[in-house]
Amino acid sequence: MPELPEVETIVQGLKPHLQDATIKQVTIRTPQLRWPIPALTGLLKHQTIRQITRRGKYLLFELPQGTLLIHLGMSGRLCLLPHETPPQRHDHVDLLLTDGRVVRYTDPRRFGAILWTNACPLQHPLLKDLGVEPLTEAFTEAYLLQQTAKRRRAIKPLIMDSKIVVGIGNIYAAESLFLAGIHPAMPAGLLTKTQAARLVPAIKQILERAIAQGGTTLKDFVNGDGRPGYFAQQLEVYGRAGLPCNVCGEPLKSHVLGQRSTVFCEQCQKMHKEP
DNA sequence: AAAGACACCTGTCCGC
DNA sequence: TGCGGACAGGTGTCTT
Repeated sequence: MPELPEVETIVQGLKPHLQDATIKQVTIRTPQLRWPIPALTGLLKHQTIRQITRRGKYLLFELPQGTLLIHLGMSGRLCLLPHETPPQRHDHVDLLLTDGRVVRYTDPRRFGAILWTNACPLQHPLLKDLGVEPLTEAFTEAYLLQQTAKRRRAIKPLIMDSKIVVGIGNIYAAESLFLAGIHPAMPAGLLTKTQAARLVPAIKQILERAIAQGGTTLKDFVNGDGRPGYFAQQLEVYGRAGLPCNVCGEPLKSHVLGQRSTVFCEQCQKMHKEP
């Protein structure tokens, strides 16, 4: 479910409601996500949530004694419920707050993770080697060109590589490359300065627009307030294989690239020539 | 060093 | 209606 815009939407949705909330009890119904969930009850009980932030697709709940790291994997959700609601299948973890509200983690596929660190969270093994944040000044044309230089890998898997730039998943990689007019299978090392100068702003624009729309609801993504995201209505290529390109009318093609299905327009997205 | 394959797990959809 | 197979928003780890 979540790429950077969805995670950011959740952070923005939860933060105003959870800042300074105190955890009363923790319920772990399923201890095994991607990794075993640590024994959180003793760590979290009576602690107050200081801040909720994001690094890549990781959510960080900063508490006085350490940081709760949450990743939503492919199918994870985090919902704030007004009061105790009977848990359903796949509702794995509840943080019960002192005022009766519940932060509930749901994840059918269990590819997500809930971890704890009492050291600097950014030094955690899962976070320390993450690449730049795409919506900061660190993500520039020069940085992208430096990362693509001499790489034979296709440009799409490269921009989805969290060691290079975080937060771009299969939807937004496809959408960004379409907006920039770049073929997803183009070897990264062939990316020209002109193309990089289009791709970096395209990625920023796509992610910002998606955040403004509250993310993309495909299956049942909802933010912390239970509202869906509306960016799905603006997808140009993702999920549209075989349908006509909204720009030129050509049927959109689909290839598998890096084991991920990749939709693009042969007419509008080129390897070498400018579109 | 870099690139690719694989693994993890459940739900849904499509064709027969 | 049932069943098998393909596919799904991610990413750490293992193999080439």
